[in-house]
Amino acid sequence: MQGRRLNQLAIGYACITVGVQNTGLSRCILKNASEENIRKVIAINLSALEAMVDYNIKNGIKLFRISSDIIPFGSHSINTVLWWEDYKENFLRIGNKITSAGMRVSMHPGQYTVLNSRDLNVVEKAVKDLNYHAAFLDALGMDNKSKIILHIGGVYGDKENAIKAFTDQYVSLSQTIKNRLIIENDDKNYDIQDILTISQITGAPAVFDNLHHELNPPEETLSEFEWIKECNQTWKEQDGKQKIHYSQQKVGALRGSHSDTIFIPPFLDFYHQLLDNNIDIMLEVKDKNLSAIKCINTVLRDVSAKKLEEEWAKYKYFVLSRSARIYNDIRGMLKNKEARVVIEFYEKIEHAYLLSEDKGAEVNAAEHVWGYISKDSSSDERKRYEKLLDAYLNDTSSAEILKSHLLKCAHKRDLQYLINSLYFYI
DNA sequence: TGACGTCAAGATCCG
DNA sequence: CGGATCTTGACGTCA
Repeated sequence: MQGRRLNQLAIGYACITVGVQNTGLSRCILKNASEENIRKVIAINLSALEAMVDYNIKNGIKLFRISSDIIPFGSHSINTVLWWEDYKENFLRIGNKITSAGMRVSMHPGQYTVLNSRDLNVVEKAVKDLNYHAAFLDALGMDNKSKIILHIGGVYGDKENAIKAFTDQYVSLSQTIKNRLIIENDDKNYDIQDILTISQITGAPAVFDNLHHELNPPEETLSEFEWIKECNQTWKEQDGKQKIHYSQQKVGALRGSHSDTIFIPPFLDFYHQLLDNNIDIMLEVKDKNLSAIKCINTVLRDVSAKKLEEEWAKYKYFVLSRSARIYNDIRGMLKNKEARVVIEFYEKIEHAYLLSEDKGAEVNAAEHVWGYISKDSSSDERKRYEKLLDAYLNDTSSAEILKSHLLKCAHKRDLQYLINSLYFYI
C-alpha cells in the first residue's frame, strides 16, 4: 500500500517484560498488607516501572500498558497510603520520561472490575477501581490520550438491560474517568457491534480486539478491517490515535489463550490489510516486549545491521539450543550487511521456537554457555554442571534446571552478555 | 462449587 | 539450607 507513514506506528506490550533486569513487579497478599509492606511494594514497583520505561525508550517502544497491580490493593480500603503524594518525585520523574519520549501509556482493569453488576457493592468497587487507575495516570501527569480500557461486564440473562445498567453507570462517573475510559469487545458477552452501540450512547471510544472478535463475532458480518474502521469513528481528537488489541491463538491451548510469541507472517498480513496505519497496536502475548520489538522491526524493515546484530546477540543461544542448523543459517544471513533480512531473520527464530526438544542441541548450547564460566569455575560449580548435564541426558532432570545453574554462575560473575541472553527466559 | 486468568508469594518437598 | 516445584491468593460471573 502506498503512502504509508510508518513513522507514526506505535506497537506496544502489556505490563511486564521478559529478560530485562530490575523490572520484576512485587506484591503482597491481603493478610500481609501492612502499611510498611505496602510501601515496600510500591517503592519496588515504581522502580520496576521506571526500568521498563527506560527499556522502552532505549528500544523505540512507544506504547505500553502499566500493570493494574503496580500499587498493591490500589482500590482497596486496606491501602491507606497517599502514594500519589508520598512518591511524587518518582511519579514526576517517570512521567517526564514517558512524555518526553512520546510514549503512550494505558491501564486495563481486568475481568473482575464490573461496572454493570447487579450487586451494587460490586459496582461501587468498580468505580473505586476506575478512580484508582485514573489517579495513577494523573499522578504521572499523563494527558487524556492515556486511556483506561474496560470490558462491559456480565449479561445476567438480559443483555439489553445489562447494557442499560452499564450506560446508566457511565453517566454517573466523574468527568476525570470519562475522559480516559475506552471500551473493548470481549470473547464471550459483548461483541464489537455491542461495543459500538454502547460507544454511541456513552461517547466512550471503541477498542477492537481481533482474537475476542474471532471467538465472539457479531451477527453483522463485516471484515475485521471494516469493524476497525467503524471503531475509528468513535475516536475524537482529544482521545489520541485509535487503539486496537492484537493477539494470536495459542495452538493446542484453550480458545482465547494468547500465543507464546507473535508469529510474523500472520501479523504482517493483518498489518498490511489495515485500511489506515495510523493506529496504535497493543500486542497481547506471552513474550511481551520481545514480540513488540520483533513487530516494530519487521514493519519498519530497514533495521540497521547493528540493531539486528543486537537482536541476534540476545537470541543466539536460544536458537542454538533448538537447532545448530538454524543457528548457522542466521549467522550466514547476517554476514551480508546490505541485505534486508529482518523478516527472514525473525522467521528463522520462530522456526526454532516451534521445534520440539533436541537433546543434542540443548547440550551443545549449554556447552557454549558453560565456556564463558568454565575458565574460572569453582569445583562445586563444575561438579554441579556435569551432574546436571548427565542427569539431563539420563532423563532424570530437565534443561531448565541446567539453565538455572548456568544463569546463577553468570550472575555470580556479572556476565552481562549471558545474563541478557534469551536462552534463559524463553 | 469450581473453572476461568494472572503471576508472584507462600508452602512444601527434595537432596 | 538452598533450590525446585506445587499451591494459593484476589477479583466476579456463569455453568
